[in-house]
Amino acid sequence: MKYEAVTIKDIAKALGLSTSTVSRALRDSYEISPETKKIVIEYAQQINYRPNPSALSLKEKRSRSIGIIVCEIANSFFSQAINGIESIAYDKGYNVIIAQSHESYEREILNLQFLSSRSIDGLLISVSSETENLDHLINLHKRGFPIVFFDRVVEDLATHKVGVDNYKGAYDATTELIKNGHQNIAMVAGSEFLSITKERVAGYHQALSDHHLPFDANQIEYCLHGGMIYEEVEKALEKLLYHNNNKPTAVIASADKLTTNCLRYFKSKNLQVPNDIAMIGFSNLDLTDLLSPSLSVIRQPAYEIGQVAIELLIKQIENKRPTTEFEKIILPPQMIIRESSGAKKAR
Amino acid sequence: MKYEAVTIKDIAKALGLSTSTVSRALRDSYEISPETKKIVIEYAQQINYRPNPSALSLKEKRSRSIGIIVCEIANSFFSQAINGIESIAYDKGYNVIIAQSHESYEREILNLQFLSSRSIDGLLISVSSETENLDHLINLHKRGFPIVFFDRVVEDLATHKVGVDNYKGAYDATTELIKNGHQNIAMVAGSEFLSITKERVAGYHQALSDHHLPFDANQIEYCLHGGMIYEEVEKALEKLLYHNNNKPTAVIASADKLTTNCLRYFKSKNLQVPNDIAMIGFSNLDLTDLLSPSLSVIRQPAYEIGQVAIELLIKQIENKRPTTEFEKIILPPQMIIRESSGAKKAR
DNA sequence: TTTATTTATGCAATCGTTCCCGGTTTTTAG
DNA sequence: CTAAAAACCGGGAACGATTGCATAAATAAA
Repeated sequence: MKYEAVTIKDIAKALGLSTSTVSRALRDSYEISPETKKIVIEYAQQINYRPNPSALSLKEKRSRSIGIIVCEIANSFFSQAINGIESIAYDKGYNVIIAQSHESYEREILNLQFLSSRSIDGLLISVSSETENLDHLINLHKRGFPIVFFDRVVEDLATHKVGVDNYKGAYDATTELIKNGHQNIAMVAGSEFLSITKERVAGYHQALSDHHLPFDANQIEYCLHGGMIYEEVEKALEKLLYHNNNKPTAVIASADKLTTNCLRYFKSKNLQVPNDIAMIGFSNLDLTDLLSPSLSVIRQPAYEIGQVAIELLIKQIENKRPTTEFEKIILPPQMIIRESSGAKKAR
Repeated sequence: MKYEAVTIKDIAKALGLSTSTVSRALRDSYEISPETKKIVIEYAQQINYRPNPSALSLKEKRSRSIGIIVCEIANSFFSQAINGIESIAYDKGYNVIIAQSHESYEREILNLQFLSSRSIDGLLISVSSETENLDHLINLHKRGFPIVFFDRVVEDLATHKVGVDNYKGAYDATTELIKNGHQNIAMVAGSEFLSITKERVAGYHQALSDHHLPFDANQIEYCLHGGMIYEEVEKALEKLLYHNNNKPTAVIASADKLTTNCLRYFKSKNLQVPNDIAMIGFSNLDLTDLLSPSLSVIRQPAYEIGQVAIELLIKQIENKRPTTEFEKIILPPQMIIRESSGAKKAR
């Protein structure tokens, strides 16, 4: 059970030196003679010495670990983003501690407490879809704690933000459906609290308007849990398709889980895509090409978003002076047209 | 930038007490009077005191964090397993540090070094598909470091192991295909190094034999990277379908990524499932029902596997005496029959 | 030869927390 | 009324590593 690690003292004792000498030798200090260094370094290697990170953290007041809070790691977008984060973090000697909010505001706060009590050096967060009140984040931020938002950014906090051009994604999707002859396009949107939802709705709105189509608020249904719960999506689609004066012929699903649950609903109702109902969804799943019909999607550069976000965070953490200028980086989404959007010549 | 946390000293100074008294009051020691306790606890709450985990780790020689190494978190099985791990770990006050091997032996070793240098209290690992040599794990294990294997367990190490009945999963899948009239069933298997591959092959083998069908080694193709690389799967299927005396009419894919890449290949070759080729795959994707044809799968209880594994690990960590008796827990897989396996009456 | 300078090393404080060991005061027992 | 026992609290060492300061030895300059 006891797993005794070797310490700098052990080396010192074994070599008849003081701990300070050993420490300095290992850090390659100019104060130590080359011979001593060589002896120390070789011995340390031999017995596989690793500095105790807790001791270092205590001394340096930094833990070289950062926290990530996302709603679900079992979500393609987030698992890809985390991949991006990890790729950079590990290179720079940071480890990541991941927590999931499961789209719950309460759990987000719990996670935040847990992480901040674990002495992390910074936080990467994509807020839960229930998150409206930001006090928990504002508190940390005010005390100078480095926070970077990614994907689901919040506007009223001056920090680094990394996301995708949601407006353009929705605009492109809507335009594509219009080009394919659809006049009544509905949107199954995520939580109203999220800025990404607002932006996507705005892009959808603008595309309609640019093509002289009327905007009907009844054509939008918001899902507070972002599609996590099937029944929520079911209810939204029921309302759009069967309790609506002008029944849509196409649907835009504005998030990963919404997209799959829309498909699930259509399948259960025996609705043929794209003939009965066309659709484009925001999705980062890597098997949307295997669905039949294959799914037209708006894909986000998740991996890159993660990379950019962690780079900004580490930059801020390692900055000597407090950061005053914050960046907001918007990456372009990618539209992949396949069969579900009902283009004339389907591949 | 500087994020100054409040310490026990601050409380002591503010209240005119010694640090020992404050510490004891917070830990509810019998040596402290109820009044003093009340004052200290209330003040601590008020200024939101949290013990410094690095200091605690240093003192207690434990960090209350555990490491997880998996090949990919963007794999449904593993993200679900991690969910299960997290659910228990956070409850018990542990945090998890996740690392990905991306099916590379080299990266697995790197991750292990990284994690073990971060003073984790224990390790949960599902080895990479390239891992044949186990020295890196044996070394840790010999020094009494708690390790629990899940899913991809290795036999020659006496530790706790949690997995699924792979033999039964493959046996059931093969039997189902045989019952549907298939006589030539091929298997696209994962890495030969992995015990789970061996077990799945054995189950397949036994099912054939129990139904008096010949076993042909040419009907099995191994994929070292476990389906991570499409070309590998493509090559395997080419060989099975076009360079084979008896062309199979059905295929069993023995891992998540293999399953999706098989489908991708069939689609590219315009092969109809299940008419041209039937299939059952091991998969934990939650949208296999949406594929057309809907996919028959062997599903593993990933969440439960994660939960059981972390419970065993924490038990071992918190055990006063060295653990000598190790458990091997095998959970049952679930077979979900849908259209792709070509049952007579498809739903 | 003496003094100044460089070189190489050790001592001890520090980070935040716990806990052993004392020490005082109050209470209880005899 | 004294002795013993609680009850309550503080001092200080320890955990592992870093680092400013002191110090010793060796070298260089005068």
